[in-house]
Amino acid sequence: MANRSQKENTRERIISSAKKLFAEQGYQKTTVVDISKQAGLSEAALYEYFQGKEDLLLTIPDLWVSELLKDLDEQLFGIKGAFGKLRKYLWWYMRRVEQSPLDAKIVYLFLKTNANFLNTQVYSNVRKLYSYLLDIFEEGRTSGEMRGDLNPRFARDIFVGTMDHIITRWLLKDMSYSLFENLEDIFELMTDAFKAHNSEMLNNLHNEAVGVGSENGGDREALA
Amino acid sequence: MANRSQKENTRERIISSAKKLFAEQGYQKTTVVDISKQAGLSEAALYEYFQGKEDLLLTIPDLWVSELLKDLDEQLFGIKGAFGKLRKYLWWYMRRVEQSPLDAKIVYLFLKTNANFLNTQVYSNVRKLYSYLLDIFEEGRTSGEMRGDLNPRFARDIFVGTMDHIITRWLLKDMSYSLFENLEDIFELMTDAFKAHNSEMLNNLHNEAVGVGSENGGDREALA
DNA sequence: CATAGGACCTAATATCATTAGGTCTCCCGT
DNA sequence: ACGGGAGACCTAATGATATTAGGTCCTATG
Repeated sequence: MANRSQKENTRERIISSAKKLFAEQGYQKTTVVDISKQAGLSEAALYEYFQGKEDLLLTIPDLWVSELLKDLDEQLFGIKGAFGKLRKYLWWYMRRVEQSPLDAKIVYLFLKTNANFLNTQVYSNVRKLYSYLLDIFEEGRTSGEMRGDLNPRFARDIFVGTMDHIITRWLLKDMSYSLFENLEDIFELMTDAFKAHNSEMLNNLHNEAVGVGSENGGDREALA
Repeated sequence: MANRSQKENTRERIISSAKKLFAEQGYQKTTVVDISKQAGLSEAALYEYFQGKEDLLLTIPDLWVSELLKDLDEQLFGIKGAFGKLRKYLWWYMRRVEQSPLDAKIVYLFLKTNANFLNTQVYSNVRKLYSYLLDIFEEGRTSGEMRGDLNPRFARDIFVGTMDHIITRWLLKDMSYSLFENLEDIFELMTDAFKAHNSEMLNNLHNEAVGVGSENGGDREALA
């Protein structure tokens, strides 16, 4: 009993030490000695808990992403409309990243470089995390909120790409500002592409209206 | 003379060996012995050319990105319209990536994890590469091709994010398909968000039109 | 033809990751 | 109460690999 929780405790001490050091100095520059010192034990003891440094690198994000995945269902539960869900998804994820910047840093900066990444549990969980988005876009398309010709995969690529880009920059800049700065505006801009109205609706209105919009003085031919 | 070019030659042999091995096995798993063997010399000789393994990691993408930067001006020269330039930018970049997958792999997968990345020449060149986009969006906005309220930075985030996401997936999947698959559709979808017409134009038309579009059966309230 | 410099080599050295082979403590059955 | 055994931890190898020291050899030049 006491043993069990003692052992659990040590394990967690190792994890949080490793997390801190990996995020601070990078995976390569962090030595196993560093980690064990920080956790208050010897190198050898660490090997009782983990197979090695790489195992540690893979375990940390695994825990985090599993937890995210568990939370996601609940977070989206009861939210109405595809755009509502999409917005909640983004805000939720950004907040989780802000709350666990060390985990996020490891996932975004160190994990992808690992040759085994594609075979890890983490990867498969990240895919699940993203596949929720496909459902949301599908829902939006069939409900008519989003364009009828929307391809959920392409929409997901844009959404995830933008999100990851914002997060990666934030991590590289040492988390020196809030992830939510401008998020509203970027969300609005991006989701505009998904909305049902543009050409379809314009076609339904009179075509002659095209070109008279106050902001549209430019040469449209260039688009062709 | 012969010396000079001999030396140049050796340097390039080292670079291309390192590139190949880094991309194949990853940075960590590649040893200096591997690289020098592949290049046909001893480890020690390699240190005549590079300060070490990390220097090599940073040199390789530096060369590539500098070259890209030099090329970009020329590629965009003479292209009319912001959307025209945007499209050319994307197609050009994707092709360069497809042509130099090893360089791309190193930039996208291994570079960001390096603690010094932010202080490297590569980083500053990548920024320059991306800052072209700001100009393009600015041009689009003022010319009226793009929405009047378009924030060039946000548009860039979406554009770069999407592009990088597509490339990263392609690299992780071992470049097993063409980067140009679906590129047209994704480009169309994404740039739709930037186009000048939506709300501005709809507002100019009659507001009562909203909701009667054939594809809009869904509940719009959820958007609020 | 002697020699200086450059390109390269072999053989250290230093820094880790990982493992071998203990010690110490606490708990359990007798 | 006590012997032993299991678990948690330790010190001290071992092995791999980045980096450096200190040459050798070849070539070009006076």
